[in-house]
Amino acid sequence: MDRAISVKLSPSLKASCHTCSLSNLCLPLAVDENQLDRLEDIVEQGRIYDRGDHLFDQDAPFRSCLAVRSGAVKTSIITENGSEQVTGFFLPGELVGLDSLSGERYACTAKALERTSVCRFPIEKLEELTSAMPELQHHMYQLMSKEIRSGHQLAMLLSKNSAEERIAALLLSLSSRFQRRRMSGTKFNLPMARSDIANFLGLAVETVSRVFTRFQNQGIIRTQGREIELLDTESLRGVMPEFER
Amino acid sequence: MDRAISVKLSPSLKASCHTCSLSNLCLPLAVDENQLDRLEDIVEQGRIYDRGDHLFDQDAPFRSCLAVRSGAVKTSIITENGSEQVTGFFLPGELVGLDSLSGERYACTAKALERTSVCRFPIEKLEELTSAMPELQHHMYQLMSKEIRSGHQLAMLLSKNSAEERIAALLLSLSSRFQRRRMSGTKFNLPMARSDIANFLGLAVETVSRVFTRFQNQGIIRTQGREIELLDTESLRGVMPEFER
DNA sequence: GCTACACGTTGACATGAATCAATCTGGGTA
DNA sequence: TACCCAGATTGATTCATGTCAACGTGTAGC
Repeated sequence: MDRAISVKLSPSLKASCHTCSLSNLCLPLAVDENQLDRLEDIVEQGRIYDRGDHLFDQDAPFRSCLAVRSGAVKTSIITENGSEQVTGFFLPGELVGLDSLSGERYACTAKALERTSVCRFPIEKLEELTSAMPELQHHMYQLMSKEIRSGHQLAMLLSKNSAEERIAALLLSLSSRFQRRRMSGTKFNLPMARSDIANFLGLAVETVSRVFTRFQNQGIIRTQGREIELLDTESLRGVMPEFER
Repeated sequence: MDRAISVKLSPSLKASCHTCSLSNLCLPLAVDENQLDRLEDIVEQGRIYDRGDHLFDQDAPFRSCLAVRSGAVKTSIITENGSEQVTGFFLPGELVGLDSLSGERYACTAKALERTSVCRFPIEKLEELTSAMPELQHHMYQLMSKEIRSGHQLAMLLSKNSAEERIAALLLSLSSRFQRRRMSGTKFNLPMARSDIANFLGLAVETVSRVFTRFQNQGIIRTQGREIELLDTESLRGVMPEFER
């Protein structure tokens, strides 16, 4: 059924944070080596999702936060009138579901953008654990406040910056997040469709497309479909000086 | 029980969450009556700020979260190039500074919009306490995830809604927050300037002004300066069906 | 009571991005 | 291989909102 990934899966259902290559990005980052077992004890590991699969659905009972292990995830909220708002993209090592921590139900829908595997942290157990481990609690606060701030950053982007600036900011954000995982920060595959980018950045698809070709003509980037190469990150940064995550 | 830091505080230095009229909105909400003392023990109470005073400054060492006791606060971030982005308005019972919980320094500047008093929760003590009191930790998670979601809500507003819709949403949000404090939800004073509204909603001041007069001409609201009366909340809701906080 | 200045309103005009419409492209599949 | 269809690109036009400019208005300080 599964191939390479199932090797990590099959031995036992228990996750192995100890050996996970993402442990320096994910929750284990905050946990002492010798306490890592306790985190492993609560993690439910490893379902694989195909592109388009829902990891969880808005308004479904909230059970757990997810850490992306491989692949990519987008979250979005759907309003009554059916319009969608993409609220975030999540890459390996990042935690999905923090916005739902307040209620009984998921505040958004999480969808796999490509073949994706995740670790699940059931919320009651996670809360218990953070109570018992102050460093982990601290880290949760950190992650959440970072999420709040990146929301502010996004709001700023949306309210003050042009289409070009928004897109430059997104590309640079993705770039640095790839780099963090020791992958190329200048050449990578966009995990999301143009329409997702457009939706996330509050633009029309056509505008995204036009900006991409404009950047390409200026020699700042090179794109073919979802492949993208940042040829001149300095110019990109010049377009949009700040964006962090 | 005495706090060395406080200079011009009210007669008793100790806050009295027990008797505070906002206890059902603020942190005490999550705390058992008989455990309330522990929360009171860590609160530093009661400096008064005048309009325009800074409660804390972006990049200053992060010390504490604030609960607004009376008055109103706006938070904003200033970018290198000097442009401001208002990130939130806070009314009595609401907690300011959650976005700074991740770092050494405040992520934004908090400014009193009118004469304002606050309670301060020093962060180390607060973290200790939330470790010891699971319900309080839970409540902190709730507050933070709510903040994340209201950021998403704002992003949606900014990227999908017209000037009229944004303003309607803000007015309704303020209305419901006044109501929560058992004040009129239809007639109140806007604590912030038009320019703050404009900045927050990603609009030009002129646009805000125009929308206000348009609403007024349609008989939906009545304004004079910062006084505002919502004459037809149904129409307002019709303009913008959803916004929560 | 007067002045001054920040704040708010109104109008005329410019423009960036949305919208509408047509066409292209590539990957999946029959 | 040929077809199909979602996704992506490109072009023409429209429109909401920004920008610039002028003018009210209220209030704090003298």
